[in-house]
Amino acid sequence: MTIKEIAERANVSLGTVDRVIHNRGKVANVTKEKILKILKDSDYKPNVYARGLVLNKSFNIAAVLPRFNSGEYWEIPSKGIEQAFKDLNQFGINVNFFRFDQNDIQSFVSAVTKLLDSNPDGVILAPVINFEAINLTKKLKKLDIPFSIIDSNLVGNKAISFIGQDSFQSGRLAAMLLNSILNGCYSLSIVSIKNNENHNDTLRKRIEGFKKYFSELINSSKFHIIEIDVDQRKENWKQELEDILKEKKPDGIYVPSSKVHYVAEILDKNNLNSKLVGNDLIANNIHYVESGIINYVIGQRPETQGYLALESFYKHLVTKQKITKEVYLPLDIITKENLKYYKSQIAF
Amino acid sequence: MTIKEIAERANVSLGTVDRVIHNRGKVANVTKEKILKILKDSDYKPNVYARGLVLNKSFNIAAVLPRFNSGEYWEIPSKGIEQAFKDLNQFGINVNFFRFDQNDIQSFVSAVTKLLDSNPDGVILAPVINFEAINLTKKLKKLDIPFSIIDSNLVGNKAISFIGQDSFQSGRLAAMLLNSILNGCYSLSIVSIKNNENHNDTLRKRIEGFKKYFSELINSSKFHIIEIDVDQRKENWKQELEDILKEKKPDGIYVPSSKVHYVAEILDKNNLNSKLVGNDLIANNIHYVESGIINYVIGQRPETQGYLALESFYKHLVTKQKITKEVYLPLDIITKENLKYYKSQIAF
DNA sequence: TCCAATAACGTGTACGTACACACTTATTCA
DNA sequence: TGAATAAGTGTGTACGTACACGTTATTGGA
Repeated sequence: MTIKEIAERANVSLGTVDRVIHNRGKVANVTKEKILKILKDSDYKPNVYARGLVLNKSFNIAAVLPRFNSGEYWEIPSKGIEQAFKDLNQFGINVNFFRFDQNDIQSFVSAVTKLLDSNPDGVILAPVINFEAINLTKKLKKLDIPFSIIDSNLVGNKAISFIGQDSFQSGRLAAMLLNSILNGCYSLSIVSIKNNENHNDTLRKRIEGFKKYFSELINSSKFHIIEIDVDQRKENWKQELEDILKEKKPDGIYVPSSKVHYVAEILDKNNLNSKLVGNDLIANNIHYVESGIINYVIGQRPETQGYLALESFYKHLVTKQKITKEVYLPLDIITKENLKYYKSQIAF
Repeated sequence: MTIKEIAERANVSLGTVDRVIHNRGKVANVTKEKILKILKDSDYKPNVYARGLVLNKSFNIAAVLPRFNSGEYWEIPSKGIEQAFKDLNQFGINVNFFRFDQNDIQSFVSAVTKLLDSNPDGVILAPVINFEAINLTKKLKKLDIPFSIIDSNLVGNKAISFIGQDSFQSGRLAAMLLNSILNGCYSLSIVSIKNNENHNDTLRKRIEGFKKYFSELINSSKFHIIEIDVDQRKENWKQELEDILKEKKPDGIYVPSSKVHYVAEILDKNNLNSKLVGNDLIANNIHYVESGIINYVIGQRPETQGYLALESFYKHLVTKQKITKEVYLPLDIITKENLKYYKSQIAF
């Protein structure tokens, strides 16, 4: 059913139908009602091709993500965005990346300046620097530029969509998995490897969830959890961590980040057999999952997160569909026996 | 860069460029080379909208899937196909379902007859009735109708794509998970609940994988695995199963299908505390995962399988992209603590 | 030498939509 | 009463592509 056919049925011209569809006024009420009825009855849906052809707009989406070295976590959401770009650029979606250093507020600020200068039609934001990210969302709101948030959420944001994970639950899940393989051993460590003073939001929530789980167990009093904080800016942080682990020999270790491979390396080297659970299937972790030194890795489909973030702009700007406001991706449990088919997945 | 611009650069008409692009001949070699060079240099890509508009084809895809009652496994791949249909019908993709009874070869044959009468442009096939499915693929091959296979693969098929899971590995994974929570208990049962005499392909491979895992363990000799086969066509199959489980009281139970909830029901009712692992997050299983009676469920994203199957025809017929020949979806481990975000997922 | 056949190339139209513009008729106000 | 304005409606063009068809130039055969 085309506009032309609608027009014929209603005995009016294309233009009149067009005005009704786009609510451009200048149509007699009787005619309007008649056309609306036909539109409804015939279940008219605009032809996407014709529509796309005549509109022929293209949209520039800016993505503000942390800079990364090859193999690091943030490479994966980037890949997802690029995959979505490949799929969607034929429909007029473009992407520009604005990278910043996770541990340098100033670099974020300057990325934001460049971003705003580029006058984008939409922004994908990873709010790892919480306070400045909130500032950016306020500016975008004023400029009426829609934005989408990935990874971790900002409270009270006005984003068109959030795509990420439930970090608290991720911690709980890690605790459950560790507990399931402890076999009645009770000394646990949480190892946080960081590049600055503070726990970021994600880290904090994961640790909270982890502790909460154990505090709720019937035999919770038996568990002894110590937190080990490591600062990567120190010259000899690796050695220090190694010394601590060799001394404490915890039965179970939780690393609430993708940096779990550093701990795996130490366990491997020193033949320590602590059970080990961490996050994210980055390249450096894969090997240790395969060999079983990392018992479980919890993934949150970072590639899919990136993909969906860009796709949400396609839906919002191009097809004008309603989009899901909040998408929490599943927390995937990855272990030796199901690793293979996670490795090869791109964004679904 | 449009055809028009290409034509201007080459000092020829649109028609000539068109003939070169579509290799329709009737172009002087010199001209052809010149245009090809410009095409390459300018990285010309046809405008999808204009292309779609003028072609304006629509394709009917037939989906041959088992009939199901609400809440049963095959409802989920169906949902995935329907979701994809919603997304893709605007691009000219239509779907017709042809259902059959899993346990009635004749119903499959008659579904196939109807299917062939409908003269589809593509077929999605769930080969649960192996032999007849192979027959169908041969017919389709002769008729030059492309087909895509979901769920479990057929050897030597000529499908444009297979989208499914690795059933053997699924069994291994189940074994690993069960072993991880057994705490030094060694009596195991595999419970197969069926509607006909034979194990189907999926069931058989899962059981194989399960046994293989335990046979490879260092302390494999300690494990005692018995297989319990239940025929749902018997009046009192539930009671019989209950009696067996009450008598044997296995430490761990593996149900290599979505029917694990029947076993969960029995364990719950009789306060048996066997560890329990099964497949698929169907509605009936969710409750028992939540309550912890089912310890782990292994999922293989059936909704995504359906979605991708239809999408593969969109890519193949409409956009003419190359499609991935074999997609093995990840084996998701689902348990109480990560259940929530799997429940709400639709196809990604 | 002329005509037919063929190679090479150009033109026109359709696809369905959006939007600018033109046109007709009715209404208002000086 | 005439002109200006507004309301309602129709027309034309553009978007980029595919494809049918028309046109011109060139060749070979009688």
